[in-house]
Amino acid sequence: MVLDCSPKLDVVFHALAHPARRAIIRQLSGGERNLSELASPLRMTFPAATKHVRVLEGAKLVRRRIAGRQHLCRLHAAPLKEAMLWTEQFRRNWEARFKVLDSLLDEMKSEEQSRSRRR
Amino acid sequence: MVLDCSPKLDVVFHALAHPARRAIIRQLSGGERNLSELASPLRMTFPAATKHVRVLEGAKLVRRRIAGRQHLCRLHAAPLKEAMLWTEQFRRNWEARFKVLDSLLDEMKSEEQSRSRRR
DNA sequence: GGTTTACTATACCAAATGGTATTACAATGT
DNA sequence: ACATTGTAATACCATTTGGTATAGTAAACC
Repeated sequence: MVLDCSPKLDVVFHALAHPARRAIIRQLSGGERNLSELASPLRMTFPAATKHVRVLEGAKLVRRRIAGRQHLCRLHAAPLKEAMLWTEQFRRNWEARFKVLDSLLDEMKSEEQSRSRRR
Repeated sequence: MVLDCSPKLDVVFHALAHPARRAIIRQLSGGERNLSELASPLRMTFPAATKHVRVLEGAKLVRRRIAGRQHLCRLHAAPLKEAMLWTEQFRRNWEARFKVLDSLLDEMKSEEQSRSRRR
C-alpha cells in the first residue's frame, strides 16, 4: 500500500503543484535540455527558473549532468509512477462503473502474471 | 491534452502535497465523515485540521453538507482523475517496455473508436 | 587577453503556508 | 436552564515559497 505519510509523495506532489515546473517536466519528456533552454519559455528570470529545476531535483524528478559550462537536465519519471499509484487507490471513488473496471483490471493483472511466467 | 498551466492542477497537486490531507482523503474514501472524525487521527489541533479540509474543498476534492451541528464531508475524487491524466502523459518516461504499452494503448483507442462508431 | 555565454550565489522582499491559542456560537443532551 | 459538543473566527507566529536584483565564477570564443 502507498502510505499517506511518505515524505517522497510530499515533495513530488509539491513539485507538480506549479505550472512552471510542470512545463519543465513536459520539456524534458522530449529529451535532455540545458538550463537556458528550460528557462527561456518561462516568463520569469533565469535564477527563478533554476530554482524550479532545483525543486524538481529535490523530488528526484530531474537529474543534472555538467558538460563544460552547460548543465544538462534529464527527466527521471519514476517518482511520477509512485504518485500515480497513490492516486490510483481512489479510482473507484471517481469511476461510476468501478465494478466493471475492477474486474477488467484484475483480468489484465492475471494476464500480465501468466505472461511473465511464460518468459 | 492536459495543459501544464491549468490552475486546477495547481490546487489539486498542492492539496495532495501534505500527509494530513492525503490521510483525510483516505478516510473519506471509506465514506462520509464529520470534521471531528477527520481531525481526531491527525496529530494537530482541531482548527489546523479544519484548515486542511478547507484546502481540500478549494481543490474540489471534498464537499461538505451541514446536518445540525455536524459538518459532514464526502470525497469527490473527480479532480484526482485529471491529476492522474496529466501524470499519465509521462508514463513512457518511466516505463521500460513503453513500445509494447504504446501499441496496446493504440489498440485500445482504435477499439474504443470503432465501438463508438457502432453506437 | 578580453568578451560573451551559461550558470551559481547571495541578499532581499511580499505573500502564502502550517501551525497555535483563544474566543464565540449554535445545536444537542440532561 | 445548564453543560457539553461540534465547529467557526480571529489573531498571531515562524517558516517556506516564489520572485527580484545583483554580483561572481568558469568555460568557450574571437
